[in-house]
Amino acid sequence: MKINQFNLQDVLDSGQTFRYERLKDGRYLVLSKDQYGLFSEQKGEFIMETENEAYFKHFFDLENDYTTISKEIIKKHEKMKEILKYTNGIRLLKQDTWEMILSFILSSNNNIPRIKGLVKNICEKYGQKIVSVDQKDYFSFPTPEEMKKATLSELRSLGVGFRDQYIIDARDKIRSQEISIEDLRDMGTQDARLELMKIKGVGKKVADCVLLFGLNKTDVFPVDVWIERIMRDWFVPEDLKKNEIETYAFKMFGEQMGYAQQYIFYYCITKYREDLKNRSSQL
DNA sequence: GTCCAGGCTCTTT
DNA sequence: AAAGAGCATGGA
Repeated sequence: MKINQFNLQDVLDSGQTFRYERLKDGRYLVLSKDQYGLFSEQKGEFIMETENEAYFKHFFDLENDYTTISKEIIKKHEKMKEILKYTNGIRLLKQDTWEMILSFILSSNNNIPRIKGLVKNICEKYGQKIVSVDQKDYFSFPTPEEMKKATLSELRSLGVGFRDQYIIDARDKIRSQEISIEDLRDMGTQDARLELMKIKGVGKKVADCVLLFGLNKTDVFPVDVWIERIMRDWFVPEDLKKNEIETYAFKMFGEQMGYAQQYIFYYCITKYREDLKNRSSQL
């Protein structure tokens, strides 16, 4: 199918999803929850090979019109024109709430390649085998129920470090229905945020990522180290307090600030990755 | 060896 | 309310 403003590799590399792999033939294996598919782009066509096309249409947010969204965002600030040149093809992925809670607990004080590795370890340990590609097995993201026997030391052995207790707490609060994922969907952004922050290891930033990528709430603006730096450099007064950046962003971008944030974030890490490549090629 | 990563918690002013 | 130390782990 033909899709405007969509770039598979950019979306996948944009730091909101962690379970994908580029295969030798150039296709991408993407897993979400207990679903999977093979995806590729050829001559501007997006090719989906999956038993659950509806799921991944939703996952990739294909029904949404990004030409309008990006056009509106570009109007809000001069710098966004430059940023969109590099990030035009990304989207806000609509992912599983529980998977986002755990993935972003793992994200704290961590980097993207390592988050991917940890998520994979957890899936291999507690998930179900759902497909085999190129002689390699791939697993579902485990439900809280499937993780009921997980222990602190077991999680440690998977490399999660100090986040072990956070994972246990998240599992327990979901499993006991102390926090109901179904209820989160119906709540307003702020209520859902406070609810998520009851989980140990979930502060504002992690909660906002769950809201954005796992609950389809776009009126959030997660501020991590990358966003904080570029915001001070380009968008806000340099001495603005960190917790004021979101307010400032809301004044700039309004309810769409979640999209803007993701564009800005991907621009940052794209530039960073280019720097690394240039540096290594100079040796 | 040092610094850093899609931060958070706990303690101290 | 605000600021700082400490935190597991692995890559640069």
